[in-house]
Amino acid sequence: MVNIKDVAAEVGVSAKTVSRVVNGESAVKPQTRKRIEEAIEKLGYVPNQAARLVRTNRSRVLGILTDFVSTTPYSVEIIRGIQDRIAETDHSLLIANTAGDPAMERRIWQTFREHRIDGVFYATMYHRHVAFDFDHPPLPMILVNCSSPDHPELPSVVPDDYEGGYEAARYAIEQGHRAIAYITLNPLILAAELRDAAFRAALSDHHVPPQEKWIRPGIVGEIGKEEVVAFAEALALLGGKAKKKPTAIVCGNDEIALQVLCAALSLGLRIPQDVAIIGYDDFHVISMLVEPKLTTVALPYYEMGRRAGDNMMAVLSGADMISRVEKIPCPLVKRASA
Amino acid sequence: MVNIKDVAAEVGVSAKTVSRVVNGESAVKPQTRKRIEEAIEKLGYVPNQAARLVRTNRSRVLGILTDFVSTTPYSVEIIRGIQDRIAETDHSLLIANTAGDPAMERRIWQTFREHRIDGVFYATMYHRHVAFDFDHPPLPMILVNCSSPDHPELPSVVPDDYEGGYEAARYAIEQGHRAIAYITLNPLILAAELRDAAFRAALSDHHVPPQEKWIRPGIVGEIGKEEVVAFAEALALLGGKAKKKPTAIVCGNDEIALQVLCAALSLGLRIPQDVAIIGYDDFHVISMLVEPKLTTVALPYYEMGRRAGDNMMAVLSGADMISRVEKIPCPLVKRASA
DNA sequence: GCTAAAAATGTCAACGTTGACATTATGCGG
DNA sequence: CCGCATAATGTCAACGTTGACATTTTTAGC
Repeated sequence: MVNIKDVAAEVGVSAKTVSRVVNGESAVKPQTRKRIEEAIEKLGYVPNQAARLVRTNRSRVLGILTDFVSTTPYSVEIIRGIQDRIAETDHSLLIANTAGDPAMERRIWQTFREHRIDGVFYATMYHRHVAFDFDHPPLPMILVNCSSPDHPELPSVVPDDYEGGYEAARYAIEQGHRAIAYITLNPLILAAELRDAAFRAALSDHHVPPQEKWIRPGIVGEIGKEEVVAFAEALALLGGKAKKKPTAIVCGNDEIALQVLCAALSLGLRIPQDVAIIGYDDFHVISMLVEPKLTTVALPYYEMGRRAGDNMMAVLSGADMISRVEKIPCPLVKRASA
Repeated sequence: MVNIKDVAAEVGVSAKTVSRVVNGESAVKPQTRKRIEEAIEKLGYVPNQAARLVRTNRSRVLGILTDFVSTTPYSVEIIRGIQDRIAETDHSLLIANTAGDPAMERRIWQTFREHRIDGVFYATMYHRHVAFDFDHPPLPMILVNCSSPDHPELPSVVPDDYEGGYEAARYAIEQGHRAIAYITLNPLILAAELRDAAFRAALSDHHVPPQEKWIRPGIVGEIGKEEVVAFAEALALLGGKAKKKPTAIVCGNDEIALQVLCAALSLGLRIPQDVAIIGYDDFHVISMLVEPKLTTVALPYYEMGRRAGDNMMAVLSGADMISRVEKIPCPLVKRASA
């Protein structure tokens, strides 16, 4: 493999000068620079990052440590966002998946340290709280889609689930609905808590009496092996014998909305005339594919990834972050289902 | 950061001996080994991969180069498979996304070479043919979910779409259907071609007269910005004025099946009594969530990833692969929709 | 055309590790 | 307890790059 000395020899110049060109330092005569660039091209020289790292102790590699993210449909957008932002810099990315396994997580930290990673993005599938083994993170770290109550000093980027949940309910009310049901996410997740509270607050703020029996669980079971039971709930809500039935159903996420939609359709109900459906996440595979298309609150995963990238760059360049939780807004996307 | 010499000094032994312990070489007295291991633990020594690489020129890092995979719901399973297989070895993984951009692809190859990657998995979102700039790949390479007609020497792992497509049609026939429609994938994709041909072959083999007007496109438009139009097609097929209507619809993939299901349901049809629906991919977000749950052909993405990992290990250990395209079977998953 | 400052380039050691080879300790048969 | 094979450990240079510093070349001002 051709190295920096080969290039230097080809041009008749010292290795250091080639190094300067490769690293874009200024003190090189344009003419020399040109000849070196040509030689690099001609010989197919590719700088050896490892050698550089040995010398400088800065790897220019960032890690992404996720629980299930990169193996989960929608939240991969977080990774896309990080990737796109990092592509603008001279860093590259090492992505690793714990699959929720602590042993795996330790192994990954080890790998990260072996490679002298410059910083780590810690991203989760669901918006939730996380805890860590260490007292102080071994590397600069940005939390994405999660926050750590024990480590308030860690910068984190999260969706504003409360605002989004509020907006969903508000929109239903604005459309004239007064009989609004809510099928919740798995209550174990922070996102569920926030959206839930927001739903109740919105109803209360707009003087719509909440109906406890219309607030039903749509997903149950431990994280990683949850089950979606919204279909049965929706069937009961919309097809039961109760005199008064909801005219709108706000859903904890789009997966729930999909089941609710199946239930409504199979009962012969028209959407949104007979029953309006509002989702959450704007998970395109569902929201853009069902008919009618889903009105839903978009989770700004891509944007969150980008912001996390911004924060990482800030941290690495030594800017002392006013460490804080940054909330990214979740805009309501109006389509046909409500 | 503590290095190998610090450990050596702590134990009162040479750096080389510590190196031997770290690399699991045999010629070390158990007692010495133990003392060194304790010192490593005590000092928190983490070997510097970069320094090792500079010396050995073997990075123990593999790259995954994808078009849209890691940003696409189902095919992430390929990555999971590769990850799980590689986790069993002493390698780590660098994942990069081209997003279909050739400039990005070049940039990534550059990064891979800078890091002296040992090998590359080239994975695509759809099963398709790929072409490369180079005459000879710069690194050991395994194709996943794609094959390259120009480079028959590259080992590749692909799903057996033909067999899966055949199976789907055969199952419909076996269930007694004779009026079977087929809503196709984007014909630009190899998978579409294979499933398509298999559908026709299955009908022909079982003496079911094919109806050209019942073979309709479900997805149109360029790759990366395709549009799913299956809803309208299904509506026409199932709700039109034609006397004879299909009793079963085989779909090019689960996204199409989702739209077909919405169409059937909104026409008041019962599934599978009035119309049976068969998908393809077993994309859980759809197949397990719709009601009735989808009968579909599973795409063995996870398994493909693992097999690709096996192949990579074989190639790296110098086994001269009888270079070939390895087809992984696509089993039919029977659920409620057909 | 001389000088001083600035620009361009060069020299050399060091980063942390491991291969090749050298040396020293240990065990064993007699 | 000697000699020899084998096991255990050590020495040292080299991998490709860049930081600190040194030297040479160019430029600008007069």
